[in-house]
Amino acid sequence: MIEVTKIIKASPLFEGLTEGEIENVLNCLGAFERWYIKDQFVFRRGDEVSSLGLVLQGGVHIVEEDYWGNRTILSSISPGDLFAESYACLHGQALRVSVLSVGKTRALFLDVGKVLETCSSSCGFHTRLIKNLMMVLARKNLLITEKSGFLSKRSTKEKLLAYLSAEAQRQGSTQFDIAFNRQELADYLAVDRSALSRELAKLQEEGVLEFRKNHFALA
Amino acid sequence: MIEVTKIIKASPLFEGLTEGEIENVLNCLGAFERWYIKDQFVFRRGDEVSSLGLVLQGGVHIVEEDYWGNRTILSSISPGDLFAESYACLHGQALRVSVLSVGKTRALFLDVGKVLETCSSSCGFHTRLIKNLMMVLARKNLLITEKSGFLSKRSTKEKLLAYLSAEAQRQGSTQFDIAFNRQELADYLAVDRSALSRELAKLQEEGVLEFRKNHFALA
DNA sequence: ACAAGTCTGTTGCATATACAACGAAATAGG
DNA sequence: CCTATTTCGTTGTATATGCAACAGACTTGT
Repeated sequence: MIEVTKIIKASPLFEGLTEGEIENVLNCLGAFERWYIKDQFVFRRGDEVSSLGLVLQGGVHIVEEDYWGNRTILSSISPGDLFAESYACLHGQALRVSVLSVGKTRALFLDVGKVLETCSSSCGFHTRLIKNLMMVLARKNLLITEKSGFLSKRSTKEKLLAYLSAEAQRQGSTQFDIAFNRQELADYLAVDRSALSRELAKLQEEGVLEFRKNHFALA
Repeated sequence: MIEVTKIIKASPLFEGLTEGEIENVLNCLGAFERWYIKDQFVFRRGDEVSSLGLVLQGGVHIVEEDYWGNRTILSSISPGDLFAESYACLHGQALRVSVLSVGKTRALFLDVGKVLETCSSSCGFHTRLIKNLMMVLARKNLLITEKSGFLSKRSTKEKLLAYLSAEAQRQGSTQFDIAFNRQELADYLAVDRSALSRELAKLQEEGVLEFRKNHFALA
């Protein structure tokens, strides 16, 4: 129980709100919890949702199913993370993905319409909640846009350099550590791990950069 | 003049608002216009912005500059489109891109902080404005996420099928038209145009799909 | 300290892809 | 109707990339 409260408090959605205010919001806006067993659908493609989800325990996968039935896991949502928030903001927009529980999962749901429209009681923390939601969407937007920029590069080399360049700029130094291991980086950039390693070796040989494990230095 | 009003009214940000309400909002929230000559910086990388932009006339390019100084045009913003809205929602987040006017350009700026915080006067259309902004962010989010899913496929063939599958699902039929011509589709999927044509021909030969110009049919 | 497991770099190879070049078909403009 | 221009498909070629397999470095657990 206590750890769940921690998770909720730590969520960017409730940043800046006291525990009491959060409880207030949850009651006032009719938030509700649900439990799911392993491999149960939380949402199905085609559903129209009005609530965003917050994973409290367990986890869910966002899965895509194409015309021929091939399933792909788009992302993995852990406790504290939100899901379906974009769809919840778009009234009447049918889900183009499904949400599937990974193990035994507990999730909290919050009606976005109520978040936006209950302005009459307009408590300060309600405004804060709206701002937080907006920031969550904006942040996610920047992250995906950035990634999309990397993926749009034609070659592994270019993808890699774009990523490293952005990381250097983000960390404000030509020397920096990255959060990914090789396989994760390869997955993130949608390339083969060995091809990635090969490019790294080449770039080092060319003197464009130096690296040792997760530490990089751009020349 | 009149056409500018049209553009503002047609913007998703002001959807559902009457012309009078829009004028009200613009005054109340201290919106302001700016003119730019060709190739002038509207925003520079590193800037911290609090206003989103709406192009009224002309156009701007969102450009990225990497560590080595290579410039890439990330997107082209036409009259009626918003720019910098994600950054404006994230207080204190420095721009990682620059915004450059293409020709003589007129833009409208709206302080997002004021949009979110001026809840005291809480007019109905103010709530509507917030909801619209949220929907703009959410919609953009879904679009980029979808594109990112296509780009993450390893081969041209997979990218193409993922795109076509999504298009079929969106249009609710195995037969559909697409909005891109070949070069545009190739750019969107970040592949070579001729390689794209080659894959299309192969897929047609394999009987997976049929196409004629922009009309496609999945088998 | 040892063993088991994981992560990383390397290499060979078959294949996919970018690139360039060209002609046919479609489209636009006069 | 003719011409100029754009769009599209096709092909040859050099190169990049995915894939598989392996060895050494590093980590983890006991």
